[in-house]
Amino acid sequence: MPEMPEVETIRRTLADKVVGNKIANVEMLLPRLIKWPSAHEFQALVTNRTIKSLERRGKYLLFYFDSDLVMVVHLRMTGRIYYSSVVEQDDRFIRIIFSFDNGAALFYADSRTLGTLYVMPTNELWRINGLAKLGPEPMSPEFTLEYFQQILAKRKGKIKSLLLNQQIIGGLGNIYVDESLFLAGVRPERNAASLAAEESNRLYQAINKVIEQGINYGGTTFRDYRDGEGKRGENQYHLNVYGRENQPCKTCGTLIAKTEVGGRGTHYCPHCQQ
DNA sequence: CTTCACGCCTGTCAGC
DNA sequence: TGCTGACAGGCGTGAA
Repeated sequence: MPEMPEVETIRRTLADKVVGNKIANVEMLLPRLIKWPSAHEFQALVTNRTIKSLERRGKYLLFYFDSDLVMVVHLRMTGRIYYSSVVEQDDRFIRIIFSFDNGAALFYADSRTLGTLYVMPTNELWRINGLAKLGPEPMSPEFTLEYFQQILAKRKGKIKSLLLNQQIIGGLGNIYVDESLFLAGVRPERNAASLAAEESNRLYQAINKVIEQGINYGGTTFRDYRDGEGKRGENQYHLNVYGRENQPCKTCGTLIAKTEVGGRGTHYCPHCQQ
């Protein structure tokens, strides 16, 4: 579900609400979402912890607690996490409830139940493979044009699949990849190494641009995504190709096409993208 | 090491 | 109205 702009929006809207709060009780309605340690140990470790800060890496949310503990949450496809001062929620997908000692609560909800949660000492984050091997994020100092072009030159696979690889770039997902390729004028099924320098340069700029725009609009809400206060994003009103199958391209009027690339639904303009 | 197909889960929606 | 199949913001695994 959420990509980097959505997770960053959740972080920003949630941080002020939860930092400083103490978790008095954890209600585990679906214990199998806990991937480390056991659900029982998770509950014991999290109970009575105070949230010191809320950080993000790629699509991971990191709740730093006292006692040098950190809780990591990955929302996968349909996970949501939100704060409310109202304990009773009209939400049949709530799976875990973190109740604070001030009467408010943090709700983890997830219809497809693919999300994952962990808690561990801060020096054991290496246990989460996907987090430990995460590549540089868009808009970060580590994500340079030189890095991007060197990676592309070495790769045989399709450019879309490369962009979705979190070990290469941390944070892109299906929506923002399709949007980036549109802005760059590059077909998703092109081989990464086939991109000319001008094309990879445009793609690099496009990635940073779509991610920044996604954050500025508070994320993209197609179905499940909500921010840390349960509100929808606005970026769905500003997309060029994703979800616009058979609608005219905003640049040239050609109908947007939908195909499958690397097992993912893929949207592009047959005229603007070559 | 890279690349790719598939499984994980469940809800929703289009088509019959 | 009711059923069936396709599809969905992601990623880990195992095979080639």
